[in-house]
Amino acid sequence: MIDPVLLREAPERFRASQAARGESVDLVDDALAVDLDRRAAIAEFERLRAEQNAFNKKVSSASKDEKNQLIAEVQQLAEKVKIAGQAVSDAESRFESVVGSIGNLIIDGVPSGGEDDFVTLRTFGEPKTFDFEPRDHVELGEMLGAIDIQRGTKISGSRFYFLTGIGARLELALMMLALDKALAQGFTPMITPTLVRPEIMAGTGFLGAHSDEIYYLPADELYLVGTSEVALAGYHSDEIIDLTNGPLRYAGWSSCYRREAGAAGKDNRGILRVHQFNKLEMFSYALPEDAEAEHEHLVGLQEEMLRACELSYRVIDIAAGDLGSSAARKFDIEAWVPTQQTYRELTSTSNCTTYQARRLNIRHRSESGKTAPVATLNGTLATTRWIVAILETHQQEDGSVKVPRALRPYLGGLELIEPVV
RNA sequence: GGAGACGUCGCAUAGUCCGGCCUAGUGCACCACCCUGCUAAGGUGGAGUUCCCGUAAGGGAACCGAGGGUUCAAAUCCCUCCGUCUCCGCCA
Repeated sequence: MIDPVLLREAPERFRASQAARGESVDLVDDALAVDLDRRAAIAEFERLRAEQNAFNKKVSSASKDEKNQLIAEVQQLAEKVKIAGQAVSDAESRFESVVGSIGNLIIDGVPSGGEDDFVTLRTFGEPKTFDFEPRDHVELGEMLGAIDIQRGTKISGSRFYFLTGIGARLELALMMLALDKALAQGFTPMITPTLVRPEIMAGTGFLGAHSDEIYYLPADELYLVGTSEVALAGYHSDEIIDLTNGPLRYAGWSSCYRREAGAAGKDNRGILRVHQFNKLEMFSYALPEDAEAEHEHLVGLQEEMLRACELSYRVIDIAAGDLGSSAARKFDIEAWVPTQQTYRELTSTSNCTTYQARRLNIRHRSESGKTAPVATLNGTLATTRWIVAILETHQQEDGSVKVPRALRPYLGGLELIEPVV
């Protein structure tokens, strides 16, 4: 939810933001109109209600004879109050639906446009080249006994897989490396629920345009999370938190579930795009004025992780039209995937400013003693998908894969993953 | 799965049977001031959240788990839902 007061004071900023996102600019004027309606309805209701309250005071202290007389008089007023109250809730739900559909105000500098209009901020390393024909991660995964896609689809259907043997260990090693990195930075480790209530899912902003991406269990009215961001954002919902000692930082580990509804036919091969995977996610609650610095901090930690895995990558500033409704700015880090001859997203970090917190009612107490919404930020620190880039990048001609140094301690010192057949 | 109890302004509680003196009382904690020679005790006052009007001072409305209903009037009566706890059964 955007800040309705700011909307009133500076609607042109929202028009510009909507335009950059390629979304409706007229929505801003609709929002201003429903806001006006809403406030008029509230004023009218409160005026009538105050009148009624005053009258009721008289009724309670009146004598019996007067009472009947007074009650007869006030009945009409009560009817008006009821109608006015209904008008208020109607106006409020219109307000919420219009204002709620306006995306977060983008941060200055975010490129306009859609998916292809990102700006590359920096690159690290050179795209890996080989003096032999490199194998893709599916082939390597089979040779190494690390990934079993056939049996994954046998038991669960397409986009499911087993990580087996060294593949399973590699994922755990990645998660542990990421967790240790987060721990060193003062993040609190969390293992989070993966099923959440509708209001939490809605509060994080995932039930908007992309709700068909999410698994839903109607029998229990619960949603399967696509990221532990959902649980971590909900963690402090309806709370007033203390940020005087700096941001609250959490590192959440969970399985993530995605329907990939709009991606039929895309990335069908391998484990690049799957229905279930594991992820270590960073989540920060920060003061709004600290949010941009925190965002840089998160992206910095992500870069450290990619470097630790000895991957080549680029950091991109996602264009406004490709941001989710909650994000005010988003940086993705894409690693070079040799057999695809392109960069593929391994991490994503979003600054949601106060948009998510306003929906989830997460506040802090400012110096003046007033409450105010906090800023929330999230970012990937490791996922199953990283295995794709690691296997492909560090493969050798015989199909063996060199283990990045930073991962070795988590694999009992293993330096080379060798084919099992 | 069965039975029962409960959900009140930070915490703890009163109020709910019998609707209006509840703009929700009290204790603790908190803040300011006063008193007192000392890390004690006492006194006075203040203090919640959200929203609306107003440049402001200020005024007004709503909030007793959530949402509906009855009524001139709901913390209080009725309905639905959510949550917590206890006991029993079953199963990891």
